[in-house]
Amino acid sequence: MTVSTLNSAKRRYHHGDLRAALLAEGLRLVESAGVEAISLREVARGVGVSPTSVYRHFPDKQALMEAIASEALARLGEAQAVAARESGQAKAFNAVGRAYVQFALAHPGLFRVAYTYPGIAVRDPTSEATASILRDLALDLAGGEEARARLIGLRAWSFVHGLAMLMLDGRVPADPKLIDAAIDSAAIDFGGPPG
Amino acid sequence: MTVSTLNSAKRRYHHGDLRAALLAEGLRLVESAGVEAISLREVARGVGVSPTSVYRHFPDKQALMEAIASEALARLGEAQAVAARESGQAKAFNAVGRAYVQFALAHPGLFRVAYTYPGIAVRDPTSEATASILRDLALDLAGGEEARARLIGLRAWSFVHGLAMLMLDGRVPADPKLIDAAIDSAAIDFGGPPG
DNA sequence: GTTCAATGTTGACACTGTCATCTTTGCTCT
DNA sequence: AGAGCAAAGATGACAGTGTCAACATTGAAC
Repeated sequence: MTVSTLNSAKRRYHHGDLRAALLAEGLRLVESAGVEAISLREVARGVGVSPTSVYRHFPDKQALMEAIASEALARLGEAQAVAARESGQAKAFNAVGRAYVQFALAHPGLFRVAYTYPGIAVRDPTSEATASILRDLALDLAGGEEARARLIGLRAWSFVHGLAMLMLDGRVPADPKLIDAAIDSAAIDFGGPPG
Repeated sequence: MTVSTLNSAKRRYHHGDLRAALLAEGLRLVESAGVEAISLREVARGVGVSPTSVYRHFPDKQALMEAIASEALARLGEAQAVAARESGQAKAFNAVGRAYVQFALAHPGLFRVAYTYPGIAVRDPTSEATASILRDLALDLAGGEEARARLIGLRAWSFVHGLAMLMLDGRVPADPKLIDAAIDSAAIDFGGPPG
């Protein structure tokens, strides 16, 4: 632990925590320039390291992207958890859905890398936040009936996911009022009929 | 119009209808190998033509992909139109939604190039088939009230689009029964309350 | 203090999208 | 029929990419 270890991370042959640095730079690039504009070499460049050094921490580019996607999903989950916490129990379902769409529009790069990057299917437990949050809330609406809760959760997730996608892809105007209108008008449906 | 023009399209310097051939090969590749595995050079290779000849018919790769996406959307629209025609008037709404998801699962490449290829936002009128079909059907359910019909259409489109995406991306099992269950249980909601 | 495995670097390869330049072709006008 | 021309295709090159094998440097364990 020399002095240089403490006051400056520059010019060391060994980076210290290159994996974390690559991930941070990757997230930064994805957020600022978008998923399609990202290259393994540019991520390395941003950290000030040779392109192939990435391979000491990720087997290939896909793995790096999956790590980025995993973090993106964690952040989305966090945003939803906050929304659920801040809203009343009764309106939590809507709030979580709204948070989902709003996150997608506020962080298109993150949302895209998490959901539409080719060949990415994250299995990280924490990444299932959306599914589990919605399912838990749905359990309330379904009166504890597991099967119905799953279906309600799926319908809600599909709905907000589709809405987010269509807006991101310019198929539907990304109007905040439209989000509210769509979600609020659908809300009455989420519970569904007692049958 | 020599003999070779009629019996064989090979070995001619001028292809005749290269644009159409490139499009066909592109669609074939997208369908068989997926969107991410496609390159301008391979499309040209498949047609037996030099890579740069593509630029005589499309300004760049993006334009070629957009043309492919446009055709993919047309086919999706056709599948939905068929579904609408074949089902009773009352069940048309569900049938169209089901056709949408089924098309996505049956032709993942086509669906993906149409909806999640980076930077593609098709403006072709015929490509709005989904939106217009759903809107027209919704007009019935909404009793002719334009604004409400738009909202119902948007909700339905978002729902099936999200469901298709989540299944394509492996977030939700691509189970046909699950599709039916989700769509059928949601159907009663599509109409919404009279208010 | 040596040894060694972990971590970074260099140089190369095949591949990509795209450009400037050149060649071939079919059509039009006389 | 022949000349001229513009459309359509080919060549060669360039920078950029992901990835590999081989090499260099380091911190830490013994």
